[in-house]
Amino acid sequence: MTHQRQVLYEAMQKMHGHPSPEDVYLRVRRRIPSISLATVYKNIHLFIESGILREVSLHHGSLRVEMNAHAHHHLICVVCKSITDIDEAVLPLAAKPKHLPGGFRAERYAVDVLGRCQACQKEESAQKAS
Amino acid sequence: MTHQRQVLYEAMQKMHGHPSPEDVYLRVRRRIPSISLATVYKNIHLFIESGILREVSLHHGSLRVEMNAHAHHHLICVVCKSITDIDEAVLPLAAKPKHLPGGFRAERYAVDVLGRCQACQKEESAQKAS
DNA sequence: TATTGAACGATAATAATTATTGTTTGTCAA
DNA sequence: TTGACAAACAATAATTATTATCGTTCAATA
Ligand SMILES: [Mn+2]
Ligand SMILES: [Mn+2]
Ligand SMILES: [Zn+2]
Ligand SMILES: [Zn+2]
Repeated sequence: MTHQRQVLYEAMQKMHGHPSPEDVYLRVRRRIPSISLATVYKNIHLFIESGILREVSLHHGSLRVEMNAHAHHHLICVVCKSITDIDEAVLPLAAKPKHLPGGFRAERYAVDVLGRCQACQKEESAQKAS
Repeated sequence: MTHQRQVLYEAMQKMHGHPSPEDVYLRVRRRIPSISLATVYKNIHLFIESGILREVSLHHGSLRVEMNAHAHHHLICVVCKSITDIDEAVLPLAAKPKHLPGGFRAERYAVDVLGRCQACQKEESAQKAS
């Protein structure tokens, strides 16, 4: 736990919502003006990997187009980032209100199941054995 | 409907899963070797805006860190891309199975409600009136 | 047939992120 | 104490994904 890491953590604890690395950088520079953006990225990743923080959505690097027209949800592997379709009937929502708090009007409900695909589970148990 | 747009559309109809613009580019080059990647991007956006296709995830822009430790879901405005937290209790899932088809092991369930925030609804109704 | 505007291809520019490199700093053992 | 060592750092180059610019093509139409 270095000084930069400590100050980064404390600064982030005071932030709300869903800040970007740039947001965090701008804020922590008030405490450590010499800090590098690369250090911010490295430590955010470290916090995420260690489970202290989580990212809002697993972004797959590039835009992905949905080619499955049926109503479905997604199984997303947090290790290999693979995206698998799963029928909507398997994961029913208790309700799908059209009107939500704050005047938000719902048009579509998407469920992401985050976890580990079979291949990555096997990979990990094989590594643990060695 | 230009030739490139037509061929792009037909090529994409034959694709499955969640292709990236690069995937689409590589495939459509077999039909039109001179096509530009920029044309692929422009037409994919056109298809998405017109509602013919949809993108898998709206927030693939930059990494966002989740600072709300409570169990909650998200309201995502498709117009301004704002992300608002909503308590998990408001959107209960009928079940959260740990084991899913294909040997996938679920660790967390995230519900994204896609729609329009109040501000963007007002913006749009004001535009329609003018 | 001449005009013209949308779309195109090439490519420059931008934004987000990651990799590289040389330097600093704390830890530990001679 | 001092010197070796490794982790982390700042600076910055490089990479990746995407968008903007610009000169050109081409089909519809005046
Ligand atoms: Mn899908
Ligand atoms: Mn949130
Ligand atoms: Zn996996
Ligand atoms: Zn909005």
